[in-house]
Amino acid sequence: MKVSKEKLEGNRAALVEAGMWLLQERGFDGAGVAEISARAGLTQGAFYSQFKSKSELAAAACQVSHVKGLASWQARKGKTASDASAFIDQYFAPDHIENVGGGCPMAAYSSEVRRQDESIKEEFLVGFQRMVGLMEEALSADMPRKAARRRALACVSAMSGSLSMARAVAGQNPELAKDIIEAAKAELKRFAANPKA
Amino acid sequence: MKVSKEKLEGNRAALVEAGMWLLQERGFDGAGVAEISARAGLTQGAFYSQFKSKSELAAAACQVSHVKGLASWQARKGKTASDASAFIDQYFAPDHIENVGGGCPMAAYSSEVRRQDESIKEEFLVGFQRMVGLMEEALSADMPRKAARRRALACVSAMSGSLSMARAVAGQNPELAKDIIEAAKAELKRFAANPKA
DNA sequence: TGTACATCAGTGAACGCGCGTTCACTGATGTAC
DNA sequence: TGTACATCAGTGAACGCGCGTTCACTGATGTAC
Repeated sequence: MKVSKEKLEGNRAALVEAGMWLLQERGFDGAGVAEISARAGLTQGAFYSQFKSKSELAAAACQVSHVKGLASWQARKGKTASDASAFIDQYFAPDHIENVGGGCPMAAYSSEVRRQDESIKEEFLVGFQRMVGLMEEALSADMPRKAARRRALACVSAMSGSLSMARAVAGQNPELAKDIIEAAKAELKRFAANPKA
Repeated sequence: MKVSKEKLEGNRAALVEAGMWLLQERGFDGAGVAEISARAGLTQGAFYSQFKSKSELAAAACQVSHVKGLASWQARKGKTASDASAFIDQYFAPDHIENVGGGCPMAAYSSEVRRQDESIKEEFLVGFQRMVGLMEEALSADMPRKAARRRALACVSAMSGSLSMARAVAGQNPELAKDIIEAAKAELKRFAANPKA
């Protein structure tokens, strides 16, 4: 049956939220339309009255995930000094290894996004560039623009990659996963803070 | 029909080789048993007389991929000085962005291996640890053992992560992909060579 | 304000498709005599 | 060495299953009068 406009938007948001969580947790192929819809309290039919396809939802979910992740950093930036070290600390928050569904989409999708629809890759790219931009901004206090950009590209890739790798080995060797995160955090902070390096 | 023992082993190797390439290129879910078998010049039935399941092949393929990748470095090590900088250069070879099927399994599987069978995760882990070991060895000339291990963990994760990220954006923005690789290569080499950093 | 009705978000069953896996069968291999 | 036959790698069709997507239908919404 038809529902009110507010309910409609609420349902859409619930689908995007459920999709974000399940797709990041189980992968693009691992989470189905039925499961995503059920998690949002709806049926598959409702899903397709909101989105043309699963890919369309995935693109929306990828965007929302990026926005959510960066919003928490932007909020902090207003209050205190926004240095690269704080950015790195926030990224390597203690629960970020386990919290795949609610965490960084770059780390969740790193090896799979290549094979997805254009719209999904586009959202992924935009999110990556925003994050690089923020890191570049944080680094530009200590070095020239060009050096800051290069270092930002390397740092953001390294952050996402370290998190992916930690998660990849966490099932077999949780201690190693922690070591990876600690190593990446310490080494990246040291490197980011050192303009001469 | 029954085939000779040499043919049997050749067929098995062909299946592993085809599986390695297709699974890395298309993902664990994206490459099917039929396609892998066909690439090896066989049928699905032959596949299952060689492997108990698709996962068993995937584990074998992951192992072979790691061994192949590290063998080329081990070969070089015998001849010239094996420093971290050369290791990084070799990893970021010009064709490594495009050559997903024949490239590093860590970068190919980074975000998907979490969800695979134990045997696959085990092979992935062993390969990662071998690569960290080689990097640690290369770095240990310039710094204490503990520092070398920490830096090796961070560097190997960063290398794999940068390659993943470059591939992730290559479809939308090939120039950015190159920038990521160049940034990672330059920054990691600088960092690896600097014990004071 | 009250009423009649067109709209359309949501339901839930059904569809086709491709997947991993199974299985009855084939025929070259390689062993036992 | 030659022959009879048990073995078993490989064939290719079939199986069940879960997926993304479609569709006829429902009934609350919100508009037109």
